[in-house]
Amino acid sequence: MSKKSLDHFGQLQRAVIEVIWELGEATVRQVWKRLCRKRELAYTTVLTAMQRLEKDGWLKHRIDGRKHIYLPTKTRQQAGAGSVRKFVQRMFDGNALLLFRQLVEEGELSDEELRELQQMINQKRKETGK
Amino acid sequence: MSKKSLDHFGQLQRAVIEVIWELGEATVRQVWKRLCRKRELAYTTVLTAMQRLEKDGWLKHRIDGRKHIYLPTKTRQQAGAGSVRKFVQRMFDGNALLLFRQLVEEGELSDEELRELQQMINQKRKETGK
DNA sequence: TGACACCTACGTCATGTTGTAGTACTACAT
DNA sequence: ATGTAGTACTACAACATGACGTAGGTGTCA
Repeated sequence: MSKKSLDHFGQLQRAVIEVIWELGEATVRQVWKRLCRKRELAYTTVLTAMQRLEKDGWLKHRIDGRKHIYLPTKTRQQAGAGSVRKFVQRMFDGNALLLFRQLVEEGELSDEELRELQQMINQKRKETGK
Repeated sequence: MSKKSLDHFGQLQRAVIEVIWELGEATVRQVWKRLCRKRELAYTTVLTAMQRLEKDGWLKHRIDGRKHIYLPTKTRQQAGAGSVRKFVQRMFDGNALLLFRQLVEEGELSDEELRELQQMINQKRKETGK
């Protein structure tokens, strides 16, 4: 199915799917109007983007009267998770720990964040540990 | 500067830079021979790939006689770090903590790994904390 | 009944990236 | 002088993406 992960999309397609996640479901016109707030854009441009997203398995649509109503096939969570997984695969050979090491050691995190992270882990270990 | 991050390269270019990291520095022929172990490939194909990598700022070369000896401009570490940073930017709006949450919560890590991670963090906090 | 608005389908064009490689030219060693 | 090794330049196909135009269908309202 979808080979590409989220972070490989172009600007437009990315923007489109973000809008759809935001709205839950949407017609082309809705998405188009939303995107037009930022910049002018032909209706058909958005249509094309959405049709391509559908072809790639990111959207599906149901028909309601004349309207095509598009829905995401994955939640943002799922898409995010998938992207992370693929990223870890590509960059760290699937070993997530290496990614953590990168982040922790490369000083990307403040002390505050480290503390939060630790809490997060404790939480998780408590959940799964028993 | 290099806009693209490591995980956006195609197979060939990726393979090329991996070889160069492995060898430290290399001529086109060296890389070519290395890659030919896996599959047949024209010399010029590899040459082109390397020239493009240079154009994009990933490699530079010095000249030794007739030979062009290519070196990476970044260590693998640096490139990795850059990619992670860009990934976090694109996917989590720059907030690395969200990426952690994704990984921790999405159950990508075993108990064992969680423990290791915790140790890693403690280490880091000790270092920077005082 | 028209004009109009709205809807999708299809085709097109330009641009950029990647993989792939041929051809041409240069230089060295035997 | 011939083969080997080198690079430079060019080309091309495939694909992704952004961006639209046009065509054709349908429903609404004056």
